[in-house]
Amino acid sequence: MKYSKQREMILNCIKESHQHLTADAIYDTLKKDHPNLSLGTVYRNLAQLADHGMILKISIPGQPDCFDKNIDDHFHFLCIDCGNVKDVFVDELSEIKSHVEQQANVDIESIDITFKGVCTTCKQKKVQ
Amino acid sequence: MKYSKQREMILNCIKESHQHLTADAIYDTLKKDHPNLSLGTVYRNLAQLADHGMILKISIPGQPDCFDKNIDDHFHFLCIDCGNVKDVFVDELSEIKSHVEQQANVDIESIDITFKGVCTTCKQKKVQ
DNA sequence: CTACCTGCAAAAGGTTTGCATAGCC
DNA sequence: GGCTATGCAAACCTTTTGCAGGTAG
Repeated sequence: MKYSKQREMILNCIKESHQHLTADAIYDTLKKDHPNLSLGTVYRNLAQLADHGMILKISIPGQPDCFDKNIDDHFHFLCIDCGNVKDVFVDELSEIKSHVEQQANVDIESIDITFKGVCTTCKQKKVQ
Repeated sequence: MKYSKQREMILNCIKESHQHLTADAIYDTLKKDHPNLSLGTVYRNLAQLADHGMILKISIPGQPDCFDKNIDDHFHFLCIDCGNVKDVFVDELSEIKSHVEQQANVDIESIDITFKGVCTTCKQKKVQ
């Protein structure tokens, strides 16, 4: 991967954020200081960074893809009320993986899990 | 839900198939005998049928949504070589659910899991 | 009769791509 | 110098929507 200023900017943007950013959010953020940046470039670089394992691409049904600086095995919880996304960890992961591999006779390379429901904050609002 | 011929056709199409069908596949199939059918109608009815729990909407990242007659809790394995999708079952589901609910202090209403890897057939091809 | 449904076509939204130019090594 | 990356805009693909007319109950 040849160096490019744009890719560096994009990677930094993700690393500095405490959220999961969409391509569009990254574009909007960087566009302020770099008006020539193009959305196509953002997409191309995000794909490359994800391919090289430097960031994680997160696909949640019904939402635009977003990107995560945390590349460890983890999954996401989407609140169906407020739309917030929270990281979650699944202890049983290796068991699940080997069970499914045996059951279906396949080799698993990756697992995506999306939980949907009501988050802490929205739970409290409903009680009130 | 008011009866409609189109909705009946669409539901039958899914029930008679042994695959996961996309809106477009259903449209193409039915279009042969019903040239006036419109793709918008297919989408509207699929959404309704899924809302009423009569079919299951399956979202696999990078693929168009497809629909499943099997509405039981089950998940999907996508072969990254041939693109085939296989149903899989996860025994540890209730454990995972309660662990994550405690860990993140949320109420989980649904879980989507997509496994990606290499299927039986493609595994064999690689050995040869 | 009225509410819901349809077909058609246009629009929306996110993402990819072709092309000519610019930049890294 | 050559190969890769960029900006721009157009294209793409899936899905949704507005509208005027049709159909079930």
